[in-house]
Amino acid sequence: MNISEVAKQAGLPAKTIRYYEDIGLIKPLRDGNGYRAFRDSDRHKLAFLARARALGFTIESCRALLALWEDKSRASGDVRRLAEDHLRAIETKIADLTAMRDTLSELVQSCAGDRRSDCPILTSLGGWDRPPGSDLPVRGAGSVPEV
Amino acid sequence: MNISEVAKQAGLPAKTIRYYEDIGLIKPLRDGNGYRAFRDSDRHKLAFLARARALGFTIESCRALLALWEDKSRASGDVRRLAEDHLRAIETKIADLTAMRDTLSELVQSCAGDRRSDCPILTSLGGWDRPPGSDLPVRGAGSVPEV
DNA sequence: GCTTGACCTTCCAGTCATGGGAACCCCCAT
DNA sequence: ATGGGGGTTCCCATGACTGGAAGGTCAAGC
Repeated sequence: MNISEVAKQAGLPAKTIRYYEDIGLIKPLRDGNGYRAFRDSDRHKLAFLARARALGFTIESCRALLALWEDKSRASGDVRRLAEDHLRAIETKIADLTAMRDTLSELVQSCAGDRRSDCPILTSLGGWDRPPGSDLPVRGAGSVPEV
Repeated sequence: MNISEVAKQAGLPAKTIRYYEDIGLIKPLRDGNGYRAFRDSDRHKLAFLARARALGFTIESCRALLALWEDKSRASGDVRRLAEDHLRAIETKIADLTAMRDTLSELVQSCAGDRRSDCPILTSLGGWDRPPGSDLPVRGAGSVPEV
Protein backbone atom coordinates (compact mmCIF):
# COMPACT_ATOMS: atom_id res chain seq x y z
CA MET A 1 0.00 0.00 0.00
CA ASN A 2 1.46 3.32 -1.07
CA ILE A 3 1.45 6.46 0.97
CA SER A 4 -1.61 8.10 -0.57
CA GLU A 5 -3.71 5.05 0.23
CA VAL A 6 -2.44 4.96 3.80
CA ALA A 7 -3.09 8.68 4.04
CA LYS A 8 -6.68 8.19 2.97
CA GLN A 9 -7.21 5.47 5.55
CA ALA A 10 -5.64 7.44 8.38
CA GLY A 11 -7.32 10.68 7.41
CA LEU A 12 -3.99 12.48 7.25
CA PRO A 13 -2.25 14.20 4.33
CA ALA A 14 0.65 12.23 2.84
CA LYS A 15 2.89 15.18 3.67
CA THR A 16 2.00 14.84 7.30
CA ILE A 17 2.82 11.14 7.29
CA ARG A 18 6.25 11.89 5.85
CA TYR A 19 6.69 14.52 8.51
CA TYR A 20 5.72 12.06 11.24
CA GLU A 21 8.38 9.70 9.97
CA ASP A 22 10.85 12.56 9.91
CA ILE A 23 10.32 13.28 13.58
CA GLY A 24 10.40 9.62 14.47
CA LEU A 25 6.76 8.92 15.28
CA ILE A 26 6.64 6.06 12.79
CA LYS A 27 9.37 4.06 11.11
CA PRO A 28 7.97 2.40 7.99
CA LEU A 29 10.18 0.00 6.04
CA ARG A 30 11.22 0.64 2.44
CA ASP A 31 10.50 -1.27 -0.72
CA GLY A 32 13.23 -1.90 -3.26
CA ASN A 33 12.16 1.18 -5.20
CA GLY A 34 12.50 3.46 -2.18
CA TYR A 35 8.78 3.70 -1.58
CA ARG A 36 7.63 3.48 2.01
CA ALA A 37 6.30 0.05 3.00
CA PHE A 38 3.74 0.50 5.75
CA ARG A 39 3.14 -2.39 8.10
CA ASP A 40 -0.12 -2.85 9.96
CA SER A 41 1.56 -1.44 13.03
CA ASP A 42 2.51 1.71 11.12
CA ARG A 43 -1.03 2.16 9.91
CA HIS A 44 -2.43 1.61 13.38
CA LYS A 45 -0.05 4.16 14.80
CA LEU A 46 -1.08 6.68 12.17
CA ALA A 47 -4.75 6.16 12.99
CA PHE A 48 -3.90 6.60 16.66
CA LEU A 49 -1.99 9.78 15.90
CA ALA A 50 -4.80 11.17 13.77
CA ARG A 51 -7.26 10.66 16.64
CA ALA A 52 -4.96 12.09 19.26
CA ARG A 53 -4.20 15.13 17.10
CA ALA A 54 -7.92 15.59 16.48
CA LEU A 55 -8.29 15.86 20.25
CA GLY A 56 -5.72 18.62 20.20
CA PHE A 57 -2.80 16.79 21.80
CA THR A 58 0.54 18.25 20.79
CA ILE A 59 2.93 16.13 18.81
CA GLU A 60 5.06 15.62 21.90
CA SER A 61 2.04 14.48 23.90
CA CYS A 62 1.15 12.18 21.04
CA ARG A 63 4.64 10.75 21.22
CA ALA A 64 4.18 10.11 24.92
CA LEU A 65 0.72 8.61 24.44
CA LEU A 66 2.03 6.36 21.69
CA ALA A 67 4.80 5.14 23.98
CA LEU A 68 2.26 4.39 26.70
CA TRP A 69 0.05 2.66 24.18
CA GLU A 70 2.90 0.38 23.22
CA ASP A 71 3.98 -0.22 26.79
CA LYS A 72 1.84 -3.08 28.00
CA SER A 73 3.00 -2.46 31.58
CA ARG A 74 1.97 1.20 31.63
CA ALA A 75 -0.08 2.66 34.48
CA SER A 76 -3.37 4.12 33.34
CA GLY A 77 -2.67 6.93 35.82
CA ASP A 78 0.11 8.17 33.53
CA VAL A 79 -2.24 8.29 30.58
CA ARG A 80 -4.93 9.99 32.56
CA ARG A 81 -2.50 12.58 33.85
CA LEU A 82 -1.53 13.52 30.31
CA ALA A 83 -5.16 13.75 29.30
CA GLU A 84 -6.06 15.84 32.32
CA ASP A 85 -3.25 18.30 31.68
CA HIS A 86 -4.41 18.68 28.14
CA LEU A 87 -8.00 19.03 29.23
CA ARG A 88 -7.02 21.87 31.53
CA ALA A 89 -5.15 23.57 28.68
CA ILE A 90 -8.24 23.34 26.50
CA GLU A 91 -10.45 24.73 29.22
CA THR A 92 -8.10 27.65 29.75
CA LYS A 93 -8.18 28.40 26.09
CA ILE A 94 -11.94 28.17 25.92
CA ALA A 95 -12.16 30.64 28.79
CA ASP A 96 -9.78 33.05 27.04
CA LEU A 97 -11.67 32.82 23.79
CA THR A 98 -15.01 33.21 25.53
CA ALA A 99 -13.80 36.42 27.13
CA MET A 100 -12.67 37.67 23.75
CA ARG A 101 -15.94 36.71 22.17
CA ASP A 102 -17.97 38.50 24.83
CA THR A 103 -16.01 41.72 24.52
CA LEU A 104 -15.98 41.61 20.76
CA SER A 105 -19.64 40.77 20.59
CA GLU A 106 -20.52 43.81 22.67
CA LEU A 107 -18.39 46.00 20.46
CA VAL A 108 -20.00 44.68 17.32
CA GLN A 109 -23.46 45.21 18.78
CA SER A 110 -22.63 48.79 19.61
CA CYS A 111 -21.50 49.63 16.09
CA ALA A 112 -24.04 50.89 13.58
CA GLY A 113 -22.06 49.36 10.74
CA ASP A 114 -23.26 51.77 8.10
CA ARG A 115 -21.61 54.42 5.94
CA ARG A 116 -21.06 56.85 8.78
CA SER A 117 -17.55 57.06 10.19
CA ASP A 118 -18.54 57.03 13.84
CA CYS A 119 -17.43 53.68 15.26
CA PRO A 120 -17.40 52.54 18.88
CA ILE A 121 -15.15 49.60 17.97
CA LEU A 122 -12.36 51.90 16.90
CA THR A 123 -13.06 54.29 19.72
CA SER A 124 -12.70 51.49 22.21
CA LEU A 125 -9.54 50.09 20.62
CA GLY A 126 -8.13 53.59 20.57
CA GLY A 127 -8.69 53.82 24.28
CA TRP A 128 -10.63 57.07 24.16
CA ASP A 129 -13.64 58.14 26.17
CA ARG A 130 -13.42 55.34 28.62
CA PRO A 131 -13.56 55.86 32.36
CA PRO A 132 -10.41 54.72 34.16
CA GLY A 133 -10.49 51.02 35.00
CA SER A 134 -12.70 50.02 32.09
CA ASP A 135 -9.75 49.15 29.91
CA LEU A 136 -9.94 46.41 27.41
CA PRO A 137 -7.78 43.51 28.54
CA VAL A 138 -4.20 43.84 27.41
CA ARG A 139 -2.19 40.84 26.44
CA GLY A 140 0.55 39.99 28.88
CA ALA A 141 3.27 38.20 26.94
CA GLY A 142 1.68 35.17 25.37
CA SER A 143 -1.09 34.87 27.91
CA VAL A 144 -3.81 35.01 25.32
CA PRO A 145 -4.30 32.38 22.63
CA GLU A 146 -4.23 33.01 18.94
CA VAL A 147 -7.53 32.47 17.22
CA MET B 1 11.00 58.13 25.95
CA ASN B 2 13.00 54.99 25.23
CA ILE B 3 11.57 51.72 24.00
CA SER B 4 11.32 49.96 27.34
CA GLU B 5 9.25 52.79 28.77
CA VAL B 6 6.98 52.78 25.74
CA ALA B 7 6.74 49.01 26.02
CA LYS B 8 5.62 49.28 29.60
CA GLN B 9 2.93 51.81 28.72
CA ALA B 10 1.61 49.81 25.79
CA GLY B 11 1.80 46.50 27.62
CA LEU B 12 3.92 44.99 24.87
CA PRO B 13 7.45 43.55 24.96
CA ALA B 14 10.11 45.79 23.43
CA LYS B 15 10.87 42.98 20.99
CA THR B 16 7.33 43.08 19.74
CA ILE B 17 7.50 46.83 19.21
CA ARG B 18 10.64 46.43 17.10
CA TYR B 19 8.86 43.73 15.15
CA TYR B 20 5.86 45.98 14.56
CA GLU B 21 8.18 48.59 13.15
CA ASP B 22 9.81 45.93 11.00
CA ILE B 23 6.53 44.98 9.39
CA GLY B 24 5.51 48.60 8.98
CA LEU B 25 2.79 48.97 11.60
CA ILE B 26 4.56 51.92 13.18
CA LYS B 27 7.27 54.22 11.90
CA PRO B 28 8.95 55.90 14.84
CA LEU B 29 11.59 58.56 14.16
CA ARG B 30 15.21 58.20 15.24
CA ASP B 31 17.27 60.23 17.65
CA GLY B 32 20.83 61.21 16.81
CA ASN B 33 22.11 58.15 18.67
CA GLY B 34 20.01 55.75 16.62
CA TYR B 35 17.49 55.20 19.39
CA ARG B 36 13.84 55.12 18.38
CA ALA B 37 12.00 58.38 19.05
CA PHE B 38 8.35 57.59 19.66
CA ARG B 39 5.81 60.31 18.97
CA ASP B 40 2.44 60.41 20.67
CA SER B 41 0.94 58.97 17.52
CA ASP B 42 3.32 56.01 17.70
CA ARG B 43 2.42 55.36 21.29
CA HIS B 44 -1.28 55.60 20.56
CA LYS B 45 -0.92 53.16 17.71
CA LEU B 46 0.91 50.72 19.94
CA ALA B 47 -1.82 50.91 22.56
CA PHE B 48 -4.37 50.35 19.83
CA LEU B 49 -2.42 47.36 18.54
CA ALA B 50 -2.06 45.88 22.00
CA ARG B 51 -5.83 46.03 22.50
CA ALA B 52 -6.63 44.66 19.07
CA ARG B 53 -4.14 41.81 19.52
CA ALA B 54 -5.62 41.09 22.95
CA LEU B 55 -8.95 40.60 21.18
CA GLY B 56 -7.26 38.06 18.97
CA PHE B 57 -7.16 40.03 15.72
CA THR B 58 -4.36 38.86 13.45
CA ILE B 59 -1.58 41.26 12.61
CA GLU B 60 -3.05 41.79 9.17
CA SER B 61 -6.46 42.58 10.62
CA CYS B 62 -4.76 44.96 13.01
CA ARG B 63 -3.14 46.65 10.05
CA ALA B 64 -6.52 47.04 8.41
CA LEU B 65 -8.13 48.31 11.62
CA LEU B 66 -5.33 50.78 12.12
CA ALA B 67 -5.82 52.09 8.59
CA LEU B 68 -9.54 52.52 9.24
CA TRP B 69 -8.80 54.19 12.54
CA GLU B 70 -6.63 56.73 10.77
CA ASP B 71 -9.05 57.23 7.92
CA LYS B 72 -11.48 59.85 9.12
CA SER B 73 -13.77 59.15 6.17
CA ARG B 74 -14.08 55.42 6.88
CA ALA B 75 -17.43 53.68 6.96
CA SER B 76 -18.15 52.03 10.29
CA GLY B 77 -19.60 49.16 8.25
CA ASP B 78 -16.08 48.23 7.13
CA VAL B 79 -14.90 48.10 10.72
CA ARG B 80 -17.88 46.11 11.81
CA ARG B 81 -17.40 43.63 8.98
CA LEU B 82 -13.84 42.96 10.09
CA ALA B 83 -14.96 42.50 13.66
CA GLU B 84 -17.80 40.20 12.68
CA ASP B 85 -15.52 38.00 10.60
CA HIS B 86 -13.18 37.72 13.51
CA LEU B 87 -16.03 37.04 15.90
CA ARG B 88 -17.18 34.18 13.70
CA ALA B 89 -13.65 32.76 13.65
CA ILE B 90 -13.56 32.87 17.44
CA GLU B 91 -16.93 31.21 17.72
CA THR B 92 -15.87 28.45 15.38
CA LYS B 93 -12.80 27.87 17.44
CA ILE B 94 -14.77 27.82 20.67
CA ALA B 95 -17.08 25.23 19.15
CA ASP B 96 -14.15 23.08 18.06
CA LEU B 97 -12.50 23.30 21.44
CA THR B 98 -15.74 22.58 23.25
CA ALA B 99 -16.20 19.42 21.20
CA MET B 100 -12.65 18.38 22.08
CA ARG B 101 -13.21 19.14 25.71
CA ASP B 102 -16.42 17.11 25.86
CA THR B 103 -14.85 14.06 24.24
CA LEU B 104 -11.70 14.31 26.29
CA SER B 105 -13.61 14.86 29.48
CA GLU B 106 -15.60 11.69 28.92
CA LEU B 107 -12.46 9.74 28.25
CA VAL B 108 -10.80 11.06 31.39
CA GLN B 109 -13.86 10.18 33.44
CA SER B 110 -13.84 6.66 32.11
CA CYS B 111 -10.22 6.02 33.06
CA ALA B 112 -9.42 4.64 36.50
CA GLY B 113 -6.09 6.44 36.51
CA ASP B 114 -4.36 4.02 38.82
CA ARG B 115 -1.47 1.60 38.50
CA ARG B 116 -3.33 -0.86 36.35
CA SER B 117 -2.57 -0.85 32.65
CA ASP B 118 -6.15 -1.04 31.45
CA CYS B 119 -6.99 2.34 29.91
CA PRO B 120 -10.08 3.36 27.94
CA ILE B 121 -8.32 6.50 26.73
CA LEU B 122 -5.72 4.48 24.86
CA THR B 123 -8.28 1.94 23.78
CA SER B 124 -10.37 4.68 22.25
CA LEU B 125 -7.42 6.38 20.57
CA GLY B 126 -6.33 3.03 19.22
CA GLY B 127 -9.71 2.60 17.63
CA TRP B 128 -10.43 -0.79 19.12
CA ASP B 129 -13.68 -2.20 20.38
CA ARG B 130 -15.81 0.49 18.91
CA PRO B 131 -18.88 -0.21 16.82
CA PRO B 132 -18.66 1.22 13.30
CA GLY B 133 -19.70 4.84 13.11
CA SER B 134 -18.69 5.74 16.63
CA ASP B 135 -15.28 6.97 15.54
CA LEU B 136 -13.57 9.77 17.30
CA PRO B 137 -13.51 12.82 15.05
CA VAL B 138 -10.59 12.82 12.67
CA ARG B 139 -8.89 16.02 11.69
CA GLY B 140 -9.49 16.98 8.10
CA ALA B 141 -6.52 19.06 6.98
CA GLY B 142 -6.32 22.02 9.30
CA SER B 143 -9.97 21.97 10.25
CA VAL B 144 -9.25 21.73 13.95
CA PRO B 145 -7.50 24.42 15.96
CA GLU B 146 -4.34 23.96 17.92
CA VAL B 147 -4.77 24.23 21.64
C1' DG C 1 10.23 0.41 -27.16
C1' DC C 2 8.42 4.96 -26.14
C1' DT C 3 5.55 8.24 -24.24
C1' DT C 4 2.34 9.95 -21.00
C1' DG C 5 0.71 10.88 -16.63
C1' DA C 6 0.19 9.71 -12.02
C1' DC C 7 2.54 8.30 -8.57
C1' DC C 8 6.66 8.34 -5.41
C1' DT C 9 11.17 10.37 -3.42
C1' DT C 10 14.13 14.22 -1.09
C1' DC C 11 15.07 18.79 0.10
C1' DC C 12 14.29 23.69 0.79
C1' DA C 13 11.48 27.54 1.96
C1' DG C 14 7.49 29.65 3.99
C1' DT C 15 3.81 30.17 7.42
C1' DC C 16 2.47 33.30 12.25
C1' DA C 17 3.85 36.26 15.91
C1' DT C 18 6.99 36.40 18.40
C1' DG C 19 11.34 34.95 21.80
C1' DG C 20 16.34 34.10 22.62
C1' DG C 21 20.73 35.39 22.26
C1' DA C 22 25.11 37.25 20.16
C1' DA C 23 27.80 41.17 19.03
C1' DC C 24 28.13 45.71 19.37
C1' DC C 25 26.99 50.86 20.66
C1' DC C 26 25.55 54.50 24.05
C1' DC C 27 24.77 56.98 28.37
C1' DC C 28 25.34 58.03 33.10
C1' DA C 29 27.26 57.52 37.71
C1' DT C 30 31.07 56.46 40.26
C1' DA D 1 38.11 54.81 33.18
C1' DT D 2 35.00 51.58 34.42
C1' DG D 3 30.89 49.36 35.17
C1' DG D 4 26.16 48.44 34.50
C1' DG D 5 22.14 49.02 32.28
C1' DG D 6 20.10 50.78 28.49
C1' DG D 7 19.83 50.69 23.28
C1' DT D 8 20.80 48.67 18.20
C1' DT D 9 20.91 44.99 14.37
C1' DC D 10 21.00 40.33 12.93
C1' DC D 11 20.15 35.57 12.76
C1' DC D 12 18.04 31.37 14.51
C1' DA D 13 14.21 28.74 16.74
C1' DT D 14 9.46 27.68 17.79
C1' DG D 15 4.84 24.02 16.09
C1' DA D 16 2.98 21.49 12.89
C1' DC D 17 2.68 21.48 9.05
C1' DT D 18 2.16 23.11 3.59
C1' DG D 19 3.86 24.24 -1.06
C1' DG D 20 6.83 23.57 -4.61
C1' DA D 21 10.93 22.15 -7.34
C1' DA D 22 13.71 18.47 -9.20
C1' DG D 23 13.99 13.96 -10.16
C1' DG D 24 12.98 8.54 -9.89
C1' DT D 25 9.19 4.80 -10.76
C1' DC D 26 5.31 2.42 -12.51
C1' DA D 27 1.40 0.89 -15.45
C1' DA D 28 -1.16 1.66 -19.61
C1' DG D 29 -1.60 2.57 -24.35
C1' DC D 30 0.48 3.10 -28.97
